[in-house]
Amino acid sequence: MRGNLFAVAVNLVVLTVRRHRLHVLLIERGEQPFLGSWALPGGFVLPDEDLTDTASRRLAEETGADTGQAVVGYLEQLASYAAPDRDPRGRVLSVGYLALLPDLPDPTPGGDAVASAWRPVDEVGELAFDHERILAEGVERARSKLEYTTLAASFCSAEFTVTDLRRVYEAVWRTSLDPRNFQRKVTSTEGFLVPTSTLVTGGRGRPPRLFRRGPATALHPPMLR
Amino acid sequence: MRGNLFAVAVNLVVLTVRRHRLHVLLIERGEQPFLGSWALPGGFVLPDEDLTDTASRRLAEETGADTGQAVVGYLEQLASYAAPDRDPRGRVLSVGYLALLPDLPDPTPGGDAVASAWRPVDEVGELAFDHERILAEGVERARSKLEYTTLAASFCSAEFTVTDLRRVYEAVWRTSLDPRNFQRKVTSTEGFLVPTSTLVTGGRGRPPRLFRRGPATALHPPMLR
DNA sequence: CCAAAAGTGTTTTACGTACACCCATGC
DNA sequence: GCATGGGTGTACGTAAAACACTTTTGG
Repeated sequence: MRGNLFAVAVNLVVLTVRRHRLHVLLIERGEQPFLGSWALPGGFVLPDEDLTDTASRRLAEETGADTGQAVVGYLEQLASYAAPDRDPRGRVLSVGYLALLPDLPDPTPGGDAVASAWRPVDEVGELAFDHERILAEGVERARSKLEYTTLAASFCSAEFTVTDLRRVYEAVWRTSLDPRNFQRKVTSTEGFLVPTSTLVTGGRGRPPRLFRRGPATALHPPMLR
Repeated sequence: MRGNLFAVAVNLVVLTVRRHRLHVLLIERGEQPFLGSWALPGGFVLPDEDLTDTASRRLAEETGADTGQAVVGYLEQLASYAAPDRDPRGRVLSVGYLALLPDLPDPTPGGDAVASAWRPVDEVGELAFDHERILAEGVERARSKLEYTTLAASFCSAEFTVTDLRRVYEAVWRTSLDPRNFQRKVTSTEGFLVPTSTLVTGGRGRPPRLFRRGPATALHPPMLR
């Protein structure tokens, strides 16, 4: 078998919406190379793991979230990066993964990290390796997938209001959407939202209804930014 | 550095439209494993290559096409596959690539292949490794990208008629489109098609005009199947 | 002339946009 | 009552779908 050998790692673009802004989970590296730099969480693929196994394991280690048969949350592969000089230790291929999660408590670092934190995606500075590029592609993928899938609900907890969902779109797209047209659009899309009988009291104004995710995954016609 | 080591290969889903049908380039393997089976063309990533380098090199070896600064044709990464048992020789990660080319002459096999051929995608039987899955994802990616990009033109030679372009859509989507609405749609999308002054004579009926690709890459609003 | 294929115009219908309006709660 | 946010109704414009029609060639 020809060809030289690579170490294979997975790196995660873990996104959530906190306080109406899109945030990404970053870790502070506790090892060389890039000791002390911020980076995407990730890790090497173990001998009997498939790529998705590594990604879910590392995601669970960093956040406690279990996306195995996820009721909330979402995990998908992005792309692979293998420039010859991307890691000073030698040839490392990294497979990017995109994870969408509801707003969780502050993380407790796992793996080789000394610290980890949710950071607004538009305030992320320099990252280790080629992680800025992976992050950019992850954010772009999330933005476009909101248009034609029901993935925005992956950013919400199991029950949520239409306004919660609209805030997700507004945070990810950095736009504002007409609340009235948005309401009609999402409630009239078959299988997107399943109404519950619960109303949320305690806030100002008319109490909103809680919804759960429906079975639909695609959005025809798409939501427009 | 922890983690075990992988061989890294690239496999290509090379698509073209021949005789109004979508075809894929397959090779007949001349080595173990899967000796004699049909497979996607591909090869291992060499020591100083990035993934795209390997993909373009192997594509050129199999077809003669140069997608480096492609006037015609297109090349993009699909996804990576690394199930522990996907290759009996050991751990091999394969990065799938999608290539779209205009109709070319029959290929001359390169690499480890003993034969290669264009096969209609809906007549492809069993393939080596997990290549059926890679092919399916490549075809699906091509189908959806035709909706919201101008990539259909990558299946055409440098100059082509509106009908040539419509035949591409019809072959990839296996639908029929209204020629009149299609005409208006593509000619009115800014930057999709640049008219030339040449008319194609010799056929039956009114001679069609030749067009070149314009600078547009996205299609707003999208083409609908 | 007729057939065939390219290309234009017109009508209908669906849906996005904008915005007026009503509903149900806290204070 | 009044402010606030949830939710509904309605008019308008843009564009897709369907299809009649004109244009330009070959036989």
